[in-house]
Formats: sequence, C-alpha cells, structure tokens
Amino acid sequence: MTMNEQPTLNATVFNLLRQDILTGRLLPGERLRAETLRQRYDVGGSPVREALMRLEAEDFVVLEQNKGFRVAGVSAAHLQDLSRTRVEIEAIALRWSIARGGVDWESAIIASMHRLASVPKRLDAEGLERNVDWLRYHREFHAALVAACDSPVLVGMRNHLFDQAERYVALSISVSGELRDDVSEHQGIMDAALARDIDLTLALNRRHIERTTKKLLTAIEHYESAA
Amino acid sequence: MTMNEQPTLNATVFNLLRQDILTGRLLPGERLRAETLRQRYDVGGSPVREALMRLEAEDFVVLEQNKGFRVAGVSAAHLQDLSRTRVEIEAIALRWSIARGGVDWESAIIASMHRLASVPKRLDAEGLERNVDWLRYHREFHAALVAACDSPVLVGMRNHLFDQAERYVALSISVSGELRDDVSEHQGIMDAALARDIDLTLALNRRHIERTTKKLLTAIEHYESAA
DNA sequence: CGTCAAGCGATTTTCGAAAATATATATCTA
DNA sequence: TAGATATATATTTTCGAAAATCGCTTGACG
Repeated sequence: MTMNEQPTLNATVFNLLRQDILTGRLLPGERLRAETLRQRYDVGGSPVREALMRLEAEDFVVLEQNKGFRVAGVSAAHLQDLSRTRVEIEAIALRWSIARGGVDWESAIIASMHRLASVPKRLDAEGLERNVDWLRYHREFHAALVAACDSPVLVGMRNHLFDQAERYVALSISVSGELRDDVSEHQGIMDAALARDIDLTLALNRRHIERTTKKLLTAIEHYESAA
Repeated sequence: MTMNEQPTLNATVFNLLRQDILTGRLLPGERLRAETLRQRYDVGGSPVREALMRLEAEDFVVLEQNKGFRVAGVSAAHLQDLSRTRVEIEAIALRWSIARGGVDWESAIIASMHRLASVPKRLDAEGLERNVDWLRYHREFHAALVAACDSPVLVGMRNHLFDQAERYVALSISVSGELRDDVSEHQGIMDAALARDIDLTLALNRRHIERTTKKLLTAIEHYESAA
C-alpha cells in the first residue's frame, strides 16, 4: 500500500548513524539509547538494533552486553595504531596499483586531483559546504590511487582504515576549525604514482599520513575517551 | 525467574552460525531462511537477524535486500585474493612482532608449537576429534607468532583473513579428506622467527601460505559458487 | 554505622504478529 | 500458444509489547 523506499529501514538507519558518527555529530563514547535513536530516525526498535549490530562489526560503535551501545571511543593510541597500519596497508595497495594500473587508472587519478584542487582553500560564507566537498574529493582521490590494485579484500581493508581515520579528521575539525592539508602534498603523490616511482610514492604517502596524524593528535586530546 | 545465560541469545546464535559456516556445516551459497534458523537454534526472529547482520559485516554471509541471507560464496579468485593479501598483512605483523617480541612471546610460540606437534598425524577412530584439535592448535600457533606486534588494528585484520581462509580449509577437508600441512614447515617458521631472521621468516611464511592455497584450489572447484 | 538483600524504574533483549515485499500460480487477452 | 496481468503463497522486514537485566534506592539486620 505504501510503495515507497527501495532501501530497507535498517539499511537507511545504518547509513544515517554511520554518517552521524563519522562526521562527529555523535561524539565518542556517547550513549546510544534505543528510545533516543527510534525518535531520532523515526523507526522501530528492530531496524535500529540491526544497524547498530553492523556498526559494531565495523568498529564504529561498541556493545556491552545488556548495557547498550555507545559510539566507539577515541584515543591517541588508537589513532597512532590506525595510522601506522594504514601506512603499511596503503603501501601494498599502491605497489599493486602502480604495477597494474592502466590509462583509465591514470585518468581517474588526474580527474580526482582536478576536482580536489578546484575547492578553494579559504573559508567563506559557504565554508562548511565546501569542506564537505573537499572531504569527499579527498576521499575519492585516495581511493583512485589504489583503485587498480585489483584486490577487493585489500581495498576493503584500506577503506575501513580510511573511514576510521576520517572520523578523527572530522572530530579535529569541529574543535580546531579548518584542517586541510596542502594540495601540493597530493600533487606530489600523484606525480610519483603516475611516474611509476614506487619508492617515492610510498615515501610521500607515508609522510602525508604521518603529518596529518601529528596534527590530529594535538586536536584530539579534547575527546580522549579510551579506545 | 530464568536466571540462565550470561551471553545474550543474539551473541550465542552469532557464534553458532559463525562456527557452522566456518566448519562447512552450512555450505557456500546456501540459503538461510529465517524460519529454518529459528528452529535450528530455537530462538525468535530478532536474535537470528541481529546475528546475521554482524556476520554480513564480517563477510560470512551475504544479504540481498528483501530476499534474505545466504552463506557467502567461494571461488578460486576469492581464495587467491585472500591469500596474497594475507601474505602481505602477515609479513607486516611478523616484522613488528619479531622486532618487539620478548621472552613471553618466544615462550608462547614454543608452547604452541609443542601442542601442535603433539597431535598425531595419521587418522584413527578419533580422527575427527583430533582434526578439530589440530585446527585449534594451528590457529593458536599462527596467532602466537604475531602476538607481539602490539597493534590491535593489524591483528584484527590478520585474524579476519585467517578466519576466511580457514573456511576454505574446512571445505577442502570435507571433500578431499585430510589436509594437514607438514609440521616441519611450522617448525621452520618458528626457528626463523625466534632467530629474529626477518627475511627468512617472511619467505617461509609466504611459502607456507602459497602451498596451502595451491592445495586448496584443486579441492575447492567442487563448490565454486562465485565470491 | 556498614552491608546486604529486596524492590523499583529505566533499558535492553526477545518474542509473536502485522505489514511489506518477493515469488510462484493461475487467468485472461491477442 | 505466448505474453502479460492478476491472484495466491512464501519470506522478509518492521512494529509493539512482554520478558529479562541492570543500576539504584530503601530498609532490615548484625
């Protein structure tokens, strides 16, 4: 009789919750009461619960038996663990991608870079809007770099790490305002990758991650709610 | 009034289902109807659904919107992807572990090796029992090797890959009977790791994985139900 | 006083049935 | 008869309420 919605409710709630956590609208350690979420997303208990279960498996929320769900906590240790693991995983993905990448791979990277560079750096009236754009393009650029590695398993792991790290970025932004690394860093990585210079690409990528991590570490102390 | 069960029903069902899939009691691609599972585990719909949602996030089952769950399929391509990724991930984990591991790390490895070697190789009346033992000790041995790497994130990923691969082992066993690699291979890896010879450890570990994969590939064609 | 048990409100967890969606079967039209 | 359309059946998805559990307060008792 209703005929609406392609995606099921649990899938919708999953995406909304995930986004709310990823962007910091729901804070680390925050309690996620069933009733609260039902109102927030205007659905019954089952879809909420199912969404939370999936989010738990992806380390975005934590479940304590019979005590309910919480947004996963953050900590310096966790961010550092995330970052050094990411350096290694992306190193492998970049290796494979550079080895196998064809013209379409190159094109996609160049296109992503162009979009990324098109977002103005300074903040104006539409600052927040543009920031969202920038985050999306940034994500797409890094994804494009490893897109040719032809390993769903490895890419899946890289994406997971990237998402986890991006939460720290979002949290950092909401305390210390704008945080946006230089476009030149990305330009460098792109050039090295397109030149098929593996060692340089990996070195620059490592620097990129480590720099960002360092910036995030200072900004994140505010939250520090254990892993 | 009931006072039983520490773990919740959904957690119990999760473990049972996971085990049933991991050991091949539920076959790749097999349909998982709600009613069937409710009877099988004697619970209501909610715990089953929640368990399935978590298993989906861990790639053990697949959900098609409004069409229900299936056991995740298997394929040669998937196994190969899994294996080559595992080689690289474990390489990193082993590196870090060898670098940081202390005496307790060494002891744990030696202890695991001892247990592993204690399981008799030939099959007798208790063949199946012993096989289960062997699988557990095998798992524990490999876990012990990377236990000192002090990176929950990396270890989590390694475990996930290991579990996925172990499903192929279980499936292979149930078609072509016993499949158990030589203890000497493990002995070699252990010796190299304890001698802190990184290159040798990685080389032997790679060989170990690649050999097993090759054996599995032939046995797995029976199932081949797409990834 | 201190501590332990019983009771109470808040919350999570689970069930059973209703609603929505997919799948199979039958019916009608060209 | 083929192809589409309607009807019936099976299955998934969602809701609302019952059951179980937690955390806390209250009061009894040593």
